[in-house]
Amino acid sequence: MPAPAFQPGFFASGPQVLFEDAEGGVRYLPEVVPFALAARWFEAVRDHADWKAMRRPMYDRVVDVPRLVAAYRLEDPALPGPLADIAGHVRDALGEPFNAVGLNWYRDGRDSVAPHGDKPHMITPGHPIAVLSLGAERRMVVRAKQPPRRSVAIDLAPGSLLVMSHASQATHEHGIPKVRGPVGQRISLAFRVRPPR
DNA sequence: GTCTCCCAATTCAA
DNA sequence: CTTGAATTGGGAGA
Repeated sequence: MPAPAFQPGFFASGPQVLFEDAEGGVRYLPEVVPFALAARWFEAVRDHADWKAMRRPMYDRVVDVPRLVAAYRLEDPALPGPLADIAGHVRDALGEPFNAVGLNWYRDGRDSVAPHGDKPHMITPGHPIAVLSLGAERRMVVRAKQPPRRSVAIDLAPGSLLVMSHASQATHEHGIPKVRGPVGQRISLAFRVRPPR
């Protein structure tokens, strides 16, 4: 007999641990936000954030940074669109005192972010980073910086949270590789506890 | 001001 | 075919 389709956690898997460390490692939490709400948030954030297109020199040419970005301190009284509401949800979901958010808009499969770890000045020891995904699913790759450089891929569904420990930012890199073929638009919101300036 | 680190796209090798 | 290394240069942070 095949497993019954309604068995909880069989098809729609629950929280997933990509790897473990002393601070909780990297965890994927699907369906933290209901699908319909995530869809509304996607449109509102897309339409109201003040997106910036960056350019960067590369050899003898200047190239576009392959995504649009925006960033806010959560104490900003003029947070655009639903950002304050979203921040409240994420804070409540994890019980972390997030005070900053960085947004990335991946417009199609050519948009990406190179593997990287968050810089020490962006985060606070003991506090994780939480990446909320909205819009289309995109694959993230998390890779250890030290040999054997194990890498894990995770498809980030809308409404999910990827929670990465502070320690993991020193030991691992994460990135969104380019993909060929049609891909929908995705917006990520990376919540952090940043040190005061 | 000075130093260090990072990240873009393309090319090339395995 | 796929994956990874190497490459240059400007900007951000310490």
